Amino acid sequence: MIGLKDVADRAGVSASTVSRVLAGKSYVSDETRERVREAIEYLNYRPNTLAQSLKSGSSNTLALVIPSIQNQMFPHLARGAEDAARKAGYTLVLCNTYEDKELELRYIDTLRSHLTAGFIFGTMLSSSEHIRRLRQEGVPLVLTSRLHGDDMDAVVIDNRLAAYRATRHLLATSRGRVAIAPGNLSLGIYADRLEGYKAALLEAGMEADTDLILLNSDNKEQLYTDVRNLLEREKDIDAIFATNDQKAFVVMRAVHDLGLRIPRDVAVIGLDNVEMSQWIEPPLTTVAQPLYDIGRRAVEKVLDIIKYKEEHGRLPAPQIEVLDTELIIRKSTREER
Amino acid sequence: MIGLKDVADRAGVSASTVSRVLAGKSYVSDETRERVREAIEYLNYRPNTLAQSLKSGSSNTLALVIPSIQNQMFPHLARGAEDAARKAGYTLVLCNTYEDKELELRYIDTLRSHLTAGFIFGTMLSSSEHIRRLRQEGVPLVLTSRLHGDDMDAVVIDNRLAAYRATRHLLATSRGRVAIAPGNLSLGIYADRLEGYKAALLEAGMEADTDLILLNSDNKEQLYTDVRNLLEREKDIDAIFATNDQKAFVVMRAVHDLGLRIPRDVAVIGLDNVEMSQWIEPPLTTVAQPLYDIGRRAVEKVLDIIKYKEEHGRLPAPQIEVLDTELIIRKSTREER
DNA sequence: CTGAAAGCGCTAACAG
DNA sequence: CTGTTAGCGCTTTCAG
Repeated sequence: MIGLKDVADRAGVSASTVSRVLAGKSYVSDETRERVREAIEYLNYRPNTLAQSLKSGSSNTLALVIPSIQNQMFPHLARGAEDAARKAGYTLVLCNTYEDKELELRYIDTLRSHLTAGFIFGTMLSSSEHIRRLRQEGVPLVLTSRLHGDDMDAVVIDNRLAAYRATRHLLATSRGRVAIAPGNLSLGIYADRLEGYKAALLEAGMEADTDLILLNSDNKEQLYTDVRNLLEREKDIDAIFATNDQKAFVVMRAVHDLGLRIPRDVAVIGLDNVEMSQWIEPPLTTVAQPLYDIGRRAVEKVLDIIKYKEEHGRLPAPQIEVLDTELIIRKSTREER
Repeated sequence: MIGLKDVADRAGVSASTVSRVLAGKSYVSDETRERVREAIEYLNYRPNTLAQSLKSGSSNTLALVIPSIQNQMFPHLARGAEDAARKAGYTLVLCNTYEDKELELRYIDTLRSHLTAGFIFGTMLSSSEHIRRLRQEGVPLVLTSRLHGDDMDAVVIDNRLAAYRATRHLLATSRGRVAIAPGNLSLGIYADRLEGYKAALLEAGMEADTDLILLNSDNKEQLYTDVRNLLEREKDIDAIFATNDQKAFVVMRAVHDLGLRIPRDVAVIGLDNVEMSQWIEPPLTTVAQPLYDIGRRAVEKVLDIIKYKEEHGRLPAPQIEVLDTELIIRKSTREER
């Protein structure tokens, strides 16, 4: 590896001087600067950011920790985050945790000791103690998919409201009963979505029927058979709310395989508005999350936090930012009456 | 940050001793070891891997550089890579380049100077000069989606053969002509796939008709209108080969919107076998890539290369590993006669 | 304006 | 078995 010293030798100056022209902050005579520039050019020298970080105690790397790139929610979020990071001269790396706490811890450990400047957590894990501790230790971080109390920074949507909107649309366009595939309730956001569903039902003068709540909807195969069983058992169900688009795809497959038509026999609605939703048949009605913006804002937020910390020596008071959602009506639900 | 020195002080030993118990290689008396352990525990000390890397000139981080997590090909590949990395005690980070050479370069630069132990490139960029240079500079790396000469390690599929298989299946189940949406031909793998298509046609005594080759199929909206135009213009087309599953989804949408039935009026086949393929309606016939294995093998390969380099001081001779593909017949194509 | 020197946190001879 | 010392590549006073 070619280092500062090599450049210094070639330019006939000291290492400090090279460092100075690199930093561009202190004064260096134009002539010296030029000679150093040439040497850098000639040797194709690249500063070792590792050493820089070790010295400065900070870096230009941000980490986006997500459950899995398999979850189609994240491409857009990541894109927003990357764009914002790049704009600020930061590099963003992605880490998949598969909602495994051990893995999440391991990534945090590794990245932290690599002096990652900040973290964005897209994971939904219910236990957040380690994250809270991380924050207490002064590490800049922002949450995007979980929320446990208001003592941490976050950029989120109102999951309850989003689910309420989805359910209300279903209620307004159905005659029969409305079922729900809520997903793993131990993940806070799905519990919130179930709440929103119940609230909409209540408002319409109905009560949530436990039989219509498909737990275990995290496993796709399981969800598939559950939907089939449900629909065969309860003939008066004519709408299903899948608490995320990917579950909706599975639900649609099950409905279809039963010989039922979407939306005529059974309407299906999702939540997220992932890219695929518009390409499947029929195109999926869903409640859109502003995924790109969530990613973008989350990064802007950590960057603000980092800056604040540099100036004040401590993290700023936590703030939660709630972005809005929007019902996107496509063809998997009936027309509003 | 709490460091080696703090632990040493608390345990009443020198920093080297602490380092030694951490490394676990040299001899340390049981009693001292115990005291150090306690101090580490008490202070919740974590070694600074940055400093370790700076000192040792290596790290336990691997980078998987991909075009975009939006490309549904990568979740499985990444999973395979992560599993293999974890098993070996390495941490894997992901980087999205969006097939932008500048971005790719930037990631390489950043990660390299963070002493990333090895790279896996899932990007398909046609220009590989910078990658070649990287290899020449002694950086362990493996390619998975592009191939430019046999002077670099790679784990790939035979794209030509895969496309040949897809086309042959279409030919065996169609009466009319077979079109293709090849994607960006400047990306080598798509050029190969087009070749395979032509080879199958030739074998069947036909010649590739330029009119049936949908260039510009990289932009989804463009592809959508191109398919519609093509189908309206050429009434005798009854099968389309999309050179990857995601394009197939768009093709299916276009076919459907034209009021045509799949596969009765137009059969559609993809290539990759991404997870969604089985959930859409109708389930997509496709040629499967062993994505998980590609990821797994690629990591095992860099790890081998890293080991070889440690022992011999230089990279081993490059080797290309070709994994097999398999035709998965589902419902988007007709039954073989 | 520029060089010398110290040190970020850790490892690895080299003594003892 | 354990401490001392030097140094990885860079930045930053402090002199000059």
